[in-house]
Amino acid sequence: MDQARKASAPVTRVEKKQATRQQLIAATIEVIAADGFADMTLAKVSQRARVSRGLVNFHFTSKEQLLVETLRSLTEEYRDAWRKAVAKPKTARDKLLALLRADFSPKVCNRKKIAVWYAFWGEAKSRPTYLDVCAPADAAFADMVERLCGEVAEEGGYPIDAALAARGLRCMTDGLWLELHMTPQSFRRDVAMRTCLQYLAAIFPKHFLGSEFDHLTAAALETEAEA
Amino acid sequence: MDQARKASAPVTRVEKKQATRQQLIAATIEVIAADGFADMTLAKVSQRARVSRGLVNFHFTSKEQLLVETLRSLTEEYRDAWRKAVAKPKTARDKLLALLRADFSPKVCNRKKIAVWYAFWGEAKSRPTYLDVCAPADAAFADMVERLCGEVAEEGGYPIDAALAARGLRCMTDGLWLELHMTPQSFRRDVAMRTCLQYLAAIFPKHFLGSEFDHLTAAALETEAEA
Amino acid sequence: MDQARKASAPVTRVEKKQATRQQLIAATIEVIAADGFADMTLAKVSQRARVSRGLVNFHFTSKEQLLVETLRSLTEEYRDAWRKAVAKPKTARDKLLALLRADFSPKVCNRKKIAVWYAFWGEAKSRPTYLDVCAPADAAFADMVERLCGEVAEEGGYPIDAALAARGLRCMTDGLWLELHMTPQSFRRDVAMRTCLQYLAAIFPKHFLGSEFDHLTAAALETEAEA
Amino acid sequence: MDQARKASAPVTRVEKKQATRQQLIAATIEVIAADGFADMTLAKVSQRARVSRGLVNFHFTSKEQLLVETLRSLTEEYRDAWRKAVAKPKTARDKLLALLRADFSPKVCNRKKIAVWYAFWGEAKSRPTYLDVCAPADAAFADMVERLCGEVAEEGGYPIDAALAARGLRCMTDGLWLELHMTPQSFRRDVAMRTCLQYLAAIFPKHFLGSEFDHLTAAALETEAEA
DNA sequence: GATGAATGAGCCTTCATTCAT
DNA sequence: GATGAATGAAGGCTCATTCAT
Repeated sequence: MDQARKASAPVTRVEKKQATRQQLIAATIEVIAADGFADMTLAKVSQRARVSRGLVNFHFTSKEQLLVETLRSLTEEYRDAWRKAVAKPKTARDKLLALLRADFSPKVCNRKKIAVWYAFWGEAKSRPTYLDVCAPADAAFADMVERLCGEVAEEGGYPIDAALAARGLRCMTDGLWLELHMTPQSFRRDVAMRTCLQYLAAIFPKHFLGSEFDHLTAAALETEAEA
Repeated sequence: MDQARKASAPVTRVEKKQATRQQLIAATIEVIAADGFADMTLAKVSQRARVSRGLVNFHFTSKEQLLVETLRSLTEEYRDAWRKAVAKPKTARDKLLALLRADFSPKVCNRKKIAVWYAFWGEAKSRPTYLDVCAPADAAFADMVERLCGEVAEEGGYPIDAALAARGLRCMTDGLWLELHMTPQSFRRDVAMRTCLQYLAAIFPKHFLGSEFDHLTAAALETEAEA
Repeated sequence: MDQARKASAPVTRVEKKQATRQQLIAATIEVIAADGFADMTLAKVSQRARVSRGLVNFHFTSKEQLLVETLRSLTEEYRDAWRKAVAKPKTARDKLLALLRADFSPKVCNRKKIAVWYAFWGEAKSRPTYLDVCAPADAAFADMVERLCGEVAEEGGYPIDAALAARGLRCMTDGLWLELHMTPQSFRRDVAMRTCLQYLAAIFPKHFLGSEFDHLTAAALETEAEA
Repeated sequence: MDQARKASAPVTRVEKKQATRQQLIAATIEVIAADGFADMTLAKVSQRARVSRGLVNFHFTSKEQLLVETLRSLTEEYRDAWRKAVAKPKTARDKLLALLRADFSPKVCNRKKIAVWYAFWGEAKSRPTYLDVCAPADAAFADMVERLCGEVAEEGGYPIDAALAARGLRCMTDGLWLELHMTPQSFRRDVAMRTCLQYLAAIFPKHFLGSEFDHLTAAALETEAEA
């Protein structure tokens, strides 16, 4: 019973405090997605989180800190998603496919979150702290992609620079996210997947040729999570 | 004499006005690149442009309008660059190469300008006006890339979806820009080019295989324009 | 046993309550001395007193009330000090000397307490309540000084306005406190004493001439109480 | 005519700007005198100066800076007053008298200004900047008093420590100011003067005995300047 | 046409106070 | 009796915009 209680709603004070923090971070994401980085105010955040104004400073000390924590939360969610995705499959090929599927899954790849990612990236140059937060995770992701590409390249004996191939893949997915951000009406999850698969099929034909539709079944099972 | 005058310094009132406008737009770009979109203020812009505070409102009516004009200027510069690049070569293959070279040329692809592009993209979702400004140019660019890919595909009889190939290429370049933005220390113009060429070589082998180094001579001729 | 208990640590609820009150008042004095009146916050006070935030309001109802009680505590301490000092000696002359000695004794005349006195005096005009708290004690002190000066004047047959002499003495000590407050590096307890004694020697030569060093032995016995 | 204009009201922009600054400093003094240091807000200052809220930050950058400038203004006014007073008389005795007269003249010694002085002194310990502003002027004043006392002592061959005598005089005037601050109803300019003269007459009898009423004529000519 | 002092709305932040636990 | 999360009012400050000079 205790466990059931814990699973449902916070009871202890510590849990409640943590819940409020999460609530504020979620509200921050929504406000940035809706109004943009420059127009995000603590008043809007606290209003959307249904708490008083001063509470943000109580929990996060400053607006800047709230933003850092929000970015950290986003970063961790993304990292957890691809780590989890990559854990299940056995082969490098399947791991790559799972990685792509995770990258375009509605949980991380939806208009709201992509908008927030681009909002942070837009401010990244002038705020080194933001880079410090996501750089390690980005590097880990790049490593993973490169390693998997390397394994596939070795398996198939492809005469290719794995690092270059990996970089191409990563940049392609980032660019596809930008497309979702800028022209959402022309974005389709399956098209994004096929764009990447077409690239993989071209460089790793023995592994990925004909796999353009592998993902469809899995993707169909996922539900759209956008607000 | 008129030409000499024009070339040296603006004398006419209209010319002076235009010069001040350009000065302000340039200052805006620099401020956004240095301080970020959220921290860009008219005070900083006017100070950097060495003009009085009230002049910005005089020329652009409002801050928002200045930003729109800045984005328009950026968009036009980019459009002019790729149009000019694509005009010279004869074949679709060479046009594609020229397009890529233009995309990574120091004039449009340098830290400052990329920072401004991402700053605008970061705010794009919440400010439809920005989209209105750059959407047509983006669409024209996408059309061009797709047409060129289509021509190459037809020439070579490649069994490939030209739209998909074009989308992949565009997204890859966007992603490479993001890499320059986020991890400039690991960005190299030639590597960016090779990343794209590797992709083209994979999907259009007869046209691009072995062309990985075509660009080097041309690129070497260009000088770095970053501040 | 009761006495032993009282001497060691508070056990009764009433005692505990009183102890906490004193703790909070002491913390208030320290915070005002360290950060100034304007920057004194209940958060700092409760933190320094090692109690929870809400406890201050519980004990003193409001911040204003805590300040009033602090001033009252300070006032009573000062009044007790000079009353005690004046009780021992027999003659008016010796009482005056004892009064001065008490005034410059480390217990009441140290940087921290002087800082708090001046902090309260700085706010006195705009907060009549503060005046209400210390005015009676100040008046009693002035009365005492005047009475003693009067006695000395009568004894010596000095042709002097005792009220004026007393006022001069009181003001001189206040001014010496200000010197400790503003230029502590140039303040010395013995110099302060000698400054006053020089004044007394000038107006009451028969009583105080040559007494400039009377205080030294006594003063040497006292230990510095500053933190 | 130009001169007349300048004397009456500001015309040029620079003059107007300076006038606004002075207006704000004057308003600051009034607010501190009325509400105390802790309750002084920029809103009250701007309201009393009949200007908009943001103007204070425009002219003084920050509240702290406004306070520093106010203290500086007060300090300079006081210094100018005693310098001017000390300039006219020929003898050291008359200079000392003039100094005292200046110290208690309504222009510098009135409830409002004294309240502000004590407000600053109350915060002095915790804000070293305040000390930096007035320390040099205070030292100069102390020097002057000591020099004059020294001259008088030498002239009269008084067997006295001039530094001690000067310190006593300075502290006495400071204490008399405190009396005006705390118990204004019992303060009278002439009594303050007589208190000091009595001290001087006691230590420098040949110079000051009988001079207790020298000041009355002059003082009577001055008008009360309090608001 | 250009300047910059002045305006005022809106933001982040602090902090005394309350109250459920 | 004690805790500390939560509240909300108020303050300092920034900044786009206006307008007299």
